[in-house]
Amino acid sequence: MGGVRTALYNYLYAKQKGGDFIIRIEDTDSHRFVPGAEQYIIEALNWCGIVPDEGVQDGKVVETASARHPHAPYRQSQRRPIYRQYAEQLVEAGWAYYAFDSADELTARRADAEAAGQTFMYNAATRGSLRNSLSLPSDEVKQLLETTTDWTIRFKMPLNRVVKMDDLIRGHVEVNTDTLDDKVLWKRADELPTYHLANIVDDHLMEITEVIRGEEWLPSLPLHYLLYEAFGWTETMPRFAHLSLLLKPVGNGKLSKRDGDKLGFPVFPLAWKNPETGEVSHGYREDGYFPEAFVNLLAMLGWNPGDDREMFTLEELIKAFSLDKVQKAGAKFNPEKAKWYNKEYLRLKTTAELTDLFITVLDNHGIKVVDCPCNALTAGASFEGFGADFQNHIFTREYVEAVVELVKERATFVADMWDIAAYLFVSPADFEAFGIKAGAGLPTKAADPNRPVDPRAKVYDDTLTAPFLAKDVDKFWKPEHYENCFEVCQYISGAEFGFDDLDVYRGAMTADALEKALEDYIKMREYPMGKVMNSLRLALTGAASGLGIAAILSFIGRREFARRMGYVAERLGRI
RNA sequence: CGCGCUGUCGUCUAACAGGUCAGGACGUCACCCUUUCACGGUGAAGACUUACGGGUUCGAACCCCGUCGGCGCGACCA
Repeated sequence: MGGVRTALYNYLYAKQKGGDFIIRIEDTDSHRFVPGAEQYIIEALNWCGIVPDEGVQDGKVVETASARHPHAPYRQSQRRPIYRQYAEQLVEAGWAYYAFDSADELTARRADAEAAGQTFMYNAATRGSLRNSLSLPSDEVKQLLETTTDWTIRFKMPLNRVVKMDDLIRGHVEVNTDTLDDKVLWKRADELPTYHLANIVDDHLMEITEVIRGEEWLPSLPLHYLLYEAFGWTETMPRFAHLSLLLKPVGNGKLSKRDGDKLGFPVFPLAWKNPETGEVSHGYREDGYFPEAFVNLLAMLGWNPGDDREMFTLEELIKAFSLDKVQKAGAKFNPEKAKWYNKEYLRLKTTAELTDLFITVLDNHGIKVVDCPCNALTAGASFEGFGADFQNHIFTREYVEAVVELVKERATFVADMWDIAAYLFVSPADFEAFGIKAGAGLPTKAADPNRPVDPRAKVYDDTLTAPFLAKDVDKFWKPEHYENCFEVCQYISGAEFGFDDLDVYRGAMTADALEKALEDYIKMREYPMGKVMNSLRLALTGAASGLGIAAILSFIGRREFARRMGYVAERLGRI
């Protein structure tokens, strides 16, 4: 997340100023190579809509120069030959020197210093007592350079100089060089520069004008200033901006992968599988976040437009972004707000867009969706004109759209729509969710002493509940009961029917037994099964109760009820 | 420990180089709508008055000094 935010701010800044956003892979640590990481970065940025102008083409890091990518290659491991000459140049100019100390020697020195309660620093105070081209005779240096392969080139940090720097976010900063050490610039062992050298050389060569990076680089800024000076590039030195870090939601410290695992939110843009351990980390994309929401929430973490606006598209961010509105202090990440953003973006989507996304969710649940006219016959499925073949789990797109329309207001993620409306596609396996215990029949209504007694309630209970209480449903469900089933609608229209009862009947309606019974009933009456079931299911989803019931009734021909239902629908439509 | 950055509601933040009842959003709670769940609407609490203590000033969240806290860096990592 932190990395994406940094990239985003760079992108916004570049695009606003009409500049180019360049990708360069800084893979100068041969020990830390992670297969797939480079591709991951490109894919993640691409998902966010951050498309590099230079350095990446067709999703790959560019290796050979062209008009659009004049500074190729863009992978530092492929720019090896470039760096050594610059490092040598600094040695010749007296800004750097060769160091022959082994890793073990240095660790020992550090341990000694620590034991004495001090911190070891390779600088003006110590370099004379270490093995390097400043302390050793020149012929020995020459010999060591030729015969050994683990030497380095170190920067010769000047003595007692105050480096005056300017940061686009933090303003003026001053540091005395005596607090800094002689950083390694180039490693003979793998013929590669360290970040410091490679970064300055490449930023110069690639004509970088602004460096917007994480706060952890601020302590290195004096070194970078001095490097530009040593190379004589001060005139074209880029401007720097150091971003505050993203902090963990609870407690102190910066956001880490573990926090996400513990608190249940992703810290990666895309799911990431650690190639070494096989461990998989959640990603915003896989967890159902929209890229727009992710980008928006990231942008607002440490930046504000100066007014109350909170919703921004990438285009709007480019217009509104400004470095002087970037917060100096670290920002704690709030997962709740992240969800809120997703919900807002979900509600902005059209039903057609959401349907496309929902179809993939349905597919994971074994539901097939076909894009064909409602009354078409597909693979043996008979939609009977109404878009749903419950038996074979095949539905038309039109049917899915109707469901999406019903439930989208209630969802934060696309996958939520399945949790809300699964019973519009499959019979629930677990009726307990509806307050029905397996084999125990329908529960009786909880007695509420405050609720006025409806004289019709008994009839209604007897006709609807009784058959379920009996063990043999088929035996008790007689056509006359079906008549009463529709009487339920009448109760609703009279506002005597409790919504808490609805859940129970919602479950019942999707129960196989009742479906079968209704099927018989409908056949008997020569009504198309699909249409009635479709309407019934929609009818019982809550928000659309009135509408769905009206649809059933008008279909069946009870115009009088239908009219009353239209009224109810109008009222319910406001919910 | 050294150096640097930083400090406004629980969280993200606003407050034009000093004058505001310190504003908004998320979250929380209440009420309304709805006899479900959500959505929506209205409102409240929430900053022991801007980490704390001094100073400058008629007046300080804002300027100065100090203290304390948080974070980063102190690698032949980035």
